[in-house]
Amino acid sequence: MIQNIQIRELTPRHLRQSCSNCSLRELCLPIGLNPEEMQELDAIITQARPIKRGEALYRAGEPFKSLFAIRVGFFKASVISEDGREQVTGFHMSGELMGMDAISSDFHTCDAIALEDSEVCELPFGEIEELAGDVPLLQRHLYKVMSREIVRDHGVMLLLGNMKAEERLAAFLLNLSQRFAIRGYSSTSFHLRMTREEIGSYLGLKLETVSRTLSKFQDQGFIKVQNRLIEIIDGDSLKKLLSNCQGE
Amino acid sequence: MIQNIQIRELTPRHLRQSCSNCSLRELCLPIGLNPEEMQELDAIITQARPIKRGEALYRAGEPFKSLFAIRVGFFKASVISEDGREQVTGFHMSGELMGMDAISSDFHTCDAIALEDSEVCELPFGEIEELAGDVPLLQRHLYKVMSREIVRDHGVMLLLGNMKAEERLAAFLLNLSQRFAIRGYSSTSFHLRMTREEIGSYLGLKLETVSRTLSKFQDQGFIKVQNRLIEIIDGDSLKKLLSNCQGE
DNA sequence: TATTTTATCTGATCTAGATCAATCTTTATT
DNA sequence: AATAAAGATTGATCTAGATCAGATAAAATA
Repeated sequence: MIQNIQIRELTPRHLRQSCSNCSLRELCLPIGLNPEEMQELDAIITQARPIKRGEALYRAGEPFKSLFAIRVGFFKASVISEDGREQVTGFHMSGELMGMDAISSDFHTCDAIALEDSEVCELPFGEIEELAGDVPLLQRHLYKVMSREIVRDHGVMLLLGNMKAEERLAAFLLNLSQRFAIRGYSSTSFHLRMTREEIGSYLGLKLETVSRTLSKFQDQGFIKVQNRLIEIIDGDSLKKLLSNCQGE
Repeated sequence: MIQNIQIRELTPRHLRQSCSNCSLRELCLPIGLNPEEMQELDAIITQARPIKRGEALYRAGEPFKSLFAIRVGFFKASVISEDGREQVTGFHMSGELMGMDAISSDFHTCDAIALEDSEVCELPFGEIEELAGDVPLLQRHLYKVMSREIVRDHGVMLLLGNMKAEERLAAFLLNLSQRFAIRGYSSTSFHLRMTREEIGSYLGLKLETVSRTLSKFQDQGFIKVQNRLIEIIDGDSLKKLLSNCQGE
């Protein structure tokens, strides 16, 4: 299903809910490591770092040192073209890993901006890499996470290249809904952390089109919009919009 | 520069031109391994496999076993949505690695179709992964290659989300040009392996728009088009089109 | 070589979404 | 609380690119 393409899977909650301190274990790399390996991992990870809303976790051009696991919060990632146009490449929430684009060149290639007060764990890549050499499960997990990012990106390409405004918005809302659900939040009522303009940038639309389309969905009884609060009234109709997007 | 965003770097030619048989060494992973490591790598890689034009190297849904290094030839990668719409996610040429999207789920998520008679080396991922655990340089290289794919995808998102038809075509032509140049082919005269429709799918345009825009470039004296043969007459003007794409 | 089939080009028209513009609402700041 | 700034909505208009349609041209096949 189209709306699944960009979804990141997470480990079931029961596997990570018991941990209270920041660690890879409970977040992005919750794999079957033995206690000893776990300890090595924990030793690498620095204490959770708070990022205030509006602050940058990193910016394009900065030297790459670490990946970041989002402990709590919400980020946007975006590339800025030389002429100043912003393309939001993704929205990221708790349990997700950011910064993988920087591995290739040792410099960050996008900005990561907190859209709400957040906390991240810093994972020094050199050390993670070294440990991964000794811990096959960790190594494999890193490959999987990167691969998942590639798959997600392909889903966005499909969206940008083939879908029309309503389909894009429907896919976007359903994707957010699912990701909130996975994290134990309501899938039918949630707060958008980003502006209409940022949604538009992500979806390849202008903010006016985003606004109009949300209003239209509301008029059709699919959702209820109160500024940034979204209530999904009729998710099936949204899903139908997606499967209806016949190209033939 | 926008047109560089999707470019894959390759190792300088002198590092790989001496090898005649198919190997990672000369292709996608030309890193400073010692002779012993080299041998282990070679042992893993199966003999070059020919893929005829039009044939699939793999298809979405097939179980994942190996990555593929393109030895010679040209491929398109595409995802097909349930309703049958194709989105070309990339064109790949010699020296590039395909199939990384499949690591995340152990199934291929896109089709890889040869656009000319090609040859690939199969890299059984399980074995590569195992060797990577013992050979840090190989491990690091795999991370880098995957990261580069993510960066490339972000470039395509920028193109699809922000650029207009002329800019997209200019970026596309310049990107091909550079990639041919890196491989020792002419950067100013090359044969398109794909149809106008496939170009359109990649760039988020209809084939008619691709055709019209190529004609327009020809009228402006930027390029010469003879069916699939492209001659770049005035590359600077194409580049200017890209830097001119002011969004403010 | 003749004959399909497939790909490309070009023109005419249409439309989804952009752009321009004004108002309204929420949030931040004093 | 008052004011300023930022974000969101809604309407009117415009346009880049889609769609429809027909004409060529190239490539595949008989």
